[in-house]
Amino acid sequence: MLTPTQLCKCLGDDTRLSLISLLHGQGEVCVCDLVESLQAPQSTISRHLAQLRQCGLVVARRQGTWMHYRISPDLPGWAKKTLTQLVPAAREALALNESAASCCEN
Amino acid sequence: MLTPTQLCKCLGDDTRLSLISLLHGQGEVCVCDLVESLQAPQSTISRHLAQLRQCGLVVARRQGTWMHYRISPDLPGWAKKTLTQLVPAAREALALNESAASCCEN
DNA sequence: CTGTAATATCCGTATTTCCGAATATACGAA
DNA sequence: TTCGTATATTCGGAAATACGGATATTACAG
Repeated sequence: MLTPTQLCKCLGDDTRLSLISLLHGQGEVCVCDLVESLQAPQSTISRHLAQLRQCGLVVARRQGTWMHYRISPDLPGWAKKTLTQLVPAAREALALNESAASCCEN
Repeated sequence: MLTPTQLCKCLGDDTRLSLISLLHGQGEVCVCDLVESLQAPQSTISRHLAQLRQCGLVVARRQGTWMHYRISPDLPGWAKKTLTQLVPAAREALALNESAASCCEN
């Protein structure tokens, strides 16, 4: 089960906080979009996504060869509220442009 | 200036999250109380407090040989709100008993 | 100045974390 | 089956972090 310390540890890294910020309030996003948005090696993104999934922060859905990630709908209330407070500030600090066109429209 | 990533990194450790949780909503607390509450070596507590101070999360006031710490009153709004959401859950997860008697009443 | 209490810092070590290239896997198309 | 695309995992090494005993600092009392 997700603890506050675990949540903070997950968010205490620029790459992971960026991923969460990109996913927050966006429904599903596929990995290729995340890789493009963050301009980071694919293995780095995938590794961080696995870590977020491990903690239960995000869930994945496979569709053919694509994987679609989204914030877990089962987060405890305190975690959802924490994200709500944190994400807007993170978007600004990390200069995340609002999600552009998706690579896999569908 | 405090970034969201920095805040999360600070809170992503049991000792530091406990310290912040003990301080939150409590006004000032002196180091000896924190050491006693957390049952950890003094050097460990002091080191983590220094780190929290470094990030601007807490401020210290010297009174004789005692140091009194409190949550910084100058935190940005998003940080204050984040703590408000996080601390109650942290208190429970870390089993922090409500502050007992202080070693330095005054 | 000397001693003592409270706190901070130093130091060596152990553990964790992060990285990206390389490789492996899963899937669909031909 | 074979190929190509999307994603995941492995691997070795570098960097950051955490630890606690020992020592240093600060302040006050005598």
